[in-house]
Amino acid sequence: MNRRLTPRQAALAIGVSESSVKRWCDDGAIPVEYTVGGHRRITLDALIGYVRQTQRPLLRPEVIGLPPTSGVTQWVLDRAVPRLVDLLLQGSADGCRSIVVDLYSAGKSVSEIGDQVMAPAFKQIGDRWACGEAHVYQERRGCEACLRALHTLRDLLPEPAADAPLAIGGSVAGDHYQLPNLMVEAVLREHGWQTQLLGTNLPIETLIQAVQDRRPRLFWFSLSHLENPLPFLADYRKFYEALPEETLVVLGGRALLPEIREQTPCAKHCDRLSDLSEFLKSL
Amino acid sequence: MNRRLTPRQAALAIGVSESSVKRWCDDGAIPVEYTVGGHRRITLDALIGYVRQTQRPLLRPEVIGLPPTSGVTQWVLDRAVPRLVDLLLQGSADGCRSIVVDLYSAGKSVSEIGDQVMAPAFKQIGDRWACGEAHVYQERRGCEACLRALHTLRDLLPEPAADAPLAIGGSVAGDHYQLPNLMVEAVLREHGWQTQLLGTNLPIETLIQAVQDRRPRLFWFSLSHLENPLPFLADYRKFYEALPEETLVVLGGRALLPEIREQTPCAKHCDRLSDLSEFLKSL
DNA sequence: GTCGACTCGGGTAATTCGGGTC
DNA sequence: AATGTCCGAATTACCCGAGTCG
Repeated sequence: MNRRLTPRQAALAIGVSESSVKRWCDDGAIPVEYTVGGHRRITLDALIGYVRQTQRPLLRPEVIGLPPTSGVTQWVLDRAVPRLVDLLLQGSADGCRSIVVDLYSAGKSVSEIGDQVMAPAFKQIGDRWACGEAHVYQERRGCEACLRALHTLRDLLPEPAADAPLAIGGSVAGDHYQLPNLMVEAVLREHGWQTQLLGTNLPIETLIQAVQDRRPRLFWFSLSHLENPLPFLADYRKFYEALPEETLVVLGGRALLPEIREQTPCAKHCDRLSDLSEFLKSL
Repeated sequence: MNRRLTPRQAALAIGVSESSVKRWCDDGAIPVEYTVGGHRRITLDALIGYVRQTQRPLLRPEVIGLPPTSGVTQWVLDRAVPRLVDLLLQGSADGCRSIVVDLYSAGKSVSEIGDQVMAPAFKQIGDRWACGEAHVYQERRGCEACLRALHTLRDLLPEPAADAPLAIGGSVAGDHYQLPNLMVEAVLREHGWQTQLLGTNLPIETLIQAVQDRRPRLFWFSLSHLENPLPFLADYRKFYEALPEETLVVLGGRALLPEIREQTPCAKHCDRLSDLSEFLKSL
């Protein structure tokens, strides 16, 4: 995808003159490509990267096909949470997406957005549900809104290099949670990896098949809900034995309890996205 | 094997206008041959060489894998299904998205894309799986790719008017299929409706709650998989009785068998997206 | 030979270029 | 030092009736 913007579009979006954008391109501050005739073309992710680096506000995101700003200019992660909770309970998918795009273009990392904004928001919604203050459908509708936001976020991340290592992963049988998988995928892409999301509720046999077919550098398991730990542990052992040498495995998710952790040898157990992020940096 | 591309095909592949490609051919920037009638034909080698020389990224590499005999639009329409099957089996989420975007910008409606391209593609993948020619993970990974394509497609649809009628819906308990839900949502938005996707695997009580809270003009049930018809029918009766007067209900999906259909009074039973589309037009 | 889809070429409107100046 | 504005020249995108392709 990765749309190509003219200097004028880029300038409009960040609220500066066209000349400034051209100068920044010429100075190398914004990565730029050229047409045969010598016209500059800026990829969306290059512009977002510049905005993040320079802490410049995206004044008019709509001119480059992004949702309008959420109205708050100074974002603090903590303050985003109650606002997100509100929007999710109201079912405002657009509002949710705006917050995510705002946070990312303001320089927050994907793992920060996941760990410090989305996860706490769903925790709060869960608490409200426990007190009878929120309905199930509100939580689910909120998940759908966040899924959409994460799809948009993914498009803002730089394209992985053609020779970047490949990561694949998903959730095992009985686990239908998509949100954590999309978050993991986004974190990996943020670190420059190529990714393929296999999906949720996958039988272990097909995961073994996938890992042997693709021989990825990394495989992730997102564990949000485990009906029965025992069959999973047996499955995991089978998987682990069938693993190609070059493949590292990471495990994470709410369902990764201490007793599971002890019996699942792997390269890294992650409690939060930031653990994954640190692990990726350490490679 | 050295295919000859039309200017239009080349333009699509590298993401510029057809005029530019023709100009560059005329300027000698791209080596070109001519048909007896004077039409330009660009060899694959020439295009690749040009791409290398100018450092220009190939926006849609999959476009140049096509036969020389027809134009892109025609080709996209005719050959979309086998091409999509290939891309999905390979796990090319970007390729899948390109096809969907091409189809939509070639004038195909959302329901046509769903009914005539995506559904047959998954049918074929299912058939291949039945013969042992495809793995489960390939089908699931393909679903994820299509989900992403549908999110992008949704962004291409015009924003609904502020006073547009509201539609909400989702899947009932035991049904985890997201793809049909996203398709239904896209069809509704194509017809100018506001939508809220509630999600999958939803208990009937929360659907009743949702429909009473929001009082939408329309409520959709996407039925892809029903573990037990009987509890569903009982649930549906409860739902139907609790319905606000102004709310129409539509039902659709693979699991909508004749015996289910008979016992589910509603405004419309849909076998395909086009049925939903027609129904929306008739309102 | 018919026909629909595509391409031709040329013209025009809109953008972008680079450089100089404020 | 950095930004915004202005300029003529060049580039690109879009449009159209006529002709070609499959």
